[in-house]
Amino acid sequence: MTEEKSAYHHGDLRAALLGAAETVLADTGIEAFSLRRVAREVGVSHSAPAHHFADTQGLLAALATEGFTRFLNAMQARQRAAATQDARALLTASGLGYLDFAQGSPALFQLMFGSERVDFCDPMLDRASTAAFDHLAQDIARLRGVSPYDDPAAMADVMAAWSMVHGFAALLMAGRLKPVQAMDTPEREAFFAMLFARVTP
Amino acid sequence: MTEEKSAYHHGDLRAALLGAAETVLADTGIEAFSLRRVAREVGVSHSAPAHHFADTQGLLAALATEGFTRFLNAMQARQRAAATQDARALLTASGLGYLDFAQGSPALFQLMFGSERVDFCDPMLDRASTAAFDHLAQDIARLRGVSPYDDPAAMADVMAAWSMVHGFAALLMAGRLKPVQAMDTPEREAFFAMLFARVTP
DNA sequence: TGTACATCAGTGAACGCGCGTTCACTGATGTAC
DNA sequence: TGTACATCAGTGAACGCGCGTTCACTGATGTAC
Repeated sequence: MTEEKSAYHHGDLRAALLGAAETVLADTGIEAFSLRRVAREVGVSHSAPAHHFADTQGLLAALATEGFTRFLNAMQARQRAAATQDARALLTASGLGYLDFAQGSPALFQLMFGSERVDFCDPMLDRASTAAFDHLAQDIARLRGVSPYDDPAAMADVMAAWSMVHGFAALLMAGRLKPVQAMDTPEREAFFAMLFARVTP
Repeated sequence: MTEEKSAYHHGDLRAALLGAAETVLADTGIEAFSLRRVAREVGVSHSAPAHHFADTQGLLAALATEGFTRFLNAMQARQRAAATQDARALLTASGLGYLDFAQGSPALFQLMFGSERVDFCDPMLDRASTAAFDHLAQDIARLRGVSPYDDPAAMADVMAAWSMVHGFAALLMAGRLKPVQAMDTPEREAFFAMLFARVTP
């Protein structure tokens, strides 16, 4: 802990910018997102970010990359908490983790899945988002006893499960699933688990 | 057809602005969307739109409203084309219409479901989006023989179906369902119908 | 039928704003000797 | 251990741009008489 940093050199501006970017995203929406805004949030001159990110796209790609990592973590955390080896229960846990992330970081979720501003050609981002997809594929592999990459029916299961949880999360975030919004957390989770289970009979 | 309009008065600027707004949205994305840009597209001074829309939000709300109407039309058109009374086939047709719309008007779809810039408090917009939701609810009512507004299980069916088709459409549009994108149209539709049927057993 | 007047629809100049980008700079840090 | 120098990280002024908003205007249309 070298708290006593010089005032001039920030120390870890890159991380600070990423953190502030998330705050700005959450507070003002992606429409108002700008490099200058993020620099102001950190309390640094507006040209400082250039040393860490080429432009707004670069920052957003890095933020989305971090988002996918945390997204994957959210699914894994639920699975750990479930403390089970049951393939079905593990798949459900992933779905609940998916929702945890969407509800916990709605701005990031929107960025990762709904924004035209992020460049998915970025290799880091591609890797992170693929890893998240692979996690769901593994859940299905465990359930079906065959890898989705080898078996079209299992791949169909992956896409069905993904579509369901993603649609549920997206509509919930968009405020278009009013009956669900009225539920408390345990009820909502049970409700989702019921719907989610239908999809992989 | 009074083609010989005066050069000064446009004739139907409101409609022209809505049309141009869709073009701008499709061409440059919602990030670059501005009232000035739309006015330029129409070939009119940048202050002209003020006579028809209070601001960008107003234009976007009107555009999203039109979007929901066309969205509903797309579902109904598929049902008409199916030429059947079978409740299950009609539900599937709605799902395919949902996809038709998303694929045919991706920018509008994104605006309607993914943008923070549209104000869902607008009463016209609320009415149009509710009508689209009600359409799906009616499909389920036909299938279950009971209105989802009276029966929680039927309402669960509505939300399951909606989540599935929306997630599928959204992921497809975001380019994240690569195996599906590789399919030709009939194959893709059969694939979707198969997934969609799982959700309302 | 003609005229006067009100209203409506669109114009274009002006404003202030935040943005991204550039650039010469300066302060801090690391390294060679 | 000290000094000189290169490199890195952040500054702040300047630029041109497109934006939304305002405002006095003008051209076209509709209506009253």
